Amino acid sequence: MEHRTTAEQLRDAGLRVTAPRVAVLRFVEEHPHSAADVLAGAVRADLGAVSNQAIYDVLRALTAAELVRRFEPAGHPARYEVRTGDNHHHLVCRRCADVVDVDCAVGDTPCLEASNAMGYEIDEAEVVYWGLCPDCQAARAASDSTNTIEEQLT
Amino acid sequence: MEHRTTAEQLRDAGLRVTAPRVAVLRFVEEHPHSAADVLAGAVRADLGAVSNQAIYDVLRALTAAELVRRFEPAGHPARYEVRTGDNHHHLVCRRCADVVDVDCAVGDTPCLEASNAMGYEIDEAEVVYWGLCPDCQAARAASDSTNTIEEQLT
DNA sequence: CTTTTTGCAAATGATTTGCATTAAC
DNA sequence: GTTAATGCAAATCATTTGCAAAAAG
Repeated sequence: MEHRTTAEQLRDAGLRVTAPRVAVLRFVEEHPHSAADVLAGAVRADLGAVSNQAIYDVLRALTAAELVRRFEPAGHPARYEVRTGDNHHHLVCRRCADVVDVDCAVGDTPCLEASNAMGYEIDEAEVVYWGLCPDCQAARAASDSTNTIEEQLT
Repeated sequence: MEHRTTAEQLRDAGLRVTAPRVAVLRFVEEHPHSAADVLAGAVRADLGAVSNQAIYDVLRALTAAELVRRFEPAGHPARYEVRTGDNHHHLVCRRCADVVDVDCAVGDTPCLEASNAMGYEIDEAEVVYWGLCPDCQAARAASDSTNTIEEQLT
């Protein structure tokens, strides 16, 4: 029983099986790091009219049931991915906000323990690497070399 | 020349010295992890009427000048702290959103290198530990033990 | 048929924008 | 005297809320 159907996953989590929920969960599985508006578009393409509020509702239910994980890169709308056991981290492009997964830099016990917990009871460590994706590096290089003085005055 | 005055810091960063800027920068130095509304209140207590927009403007200028660092815990308003060279990380309370600094778990080169950069050019690693602060652990324990059935029905 | 989900509309809340006024250099 | 900073009002944008209608168990 490796592969459960989407409907089974929902039922096992104690959630009712509805078309929007199935569609959202499937799409998140296939397209990790999707934002709510992208999901809304994709679900509508599949099912016809579905309200934004339904999407937000579904995402909240799936997140609460720990079927998906919500990830909110500062300054950008929230992204969603299926919850995996591993604690992978995220690489976010400053220019295009594209997100990719990375494994943690250090050995087996990644950044899960804060050196000094200050009396806090820690349940999650979240690591975000900020940078430029390959495409945006190329775009920057291109604009650097083609920029004329007038263009730079903007 | 260890301690520059606040006005000098601003001037050295190429910023004009204005009362709101001085007041914001001073307050952030003394109260790290302050949010914009708290800063607005504090600055008004010092200077009288200052608009929210002025506060946001000041914070944007200070952030752009790298005098302060903006930090946005998912689901909460942005916090500000003076930019220090060290790469310390943050511990955020899930209940009260209180933030404290922590040093990184691992040795000298903390989580600064992603194991697999995926072609990204990384300029910053941000680590957030989520948990419960001591006060909120106590509050939870208290409510656990005092809750009657009726209270739990809410 | 009972409870949960969805739709719809309106609200929220942090932050940004445009333009006139004021203050710093 | 320029240029940059502030005040003010209105806009934005992702997300949430409250209540009626529809669908899942």
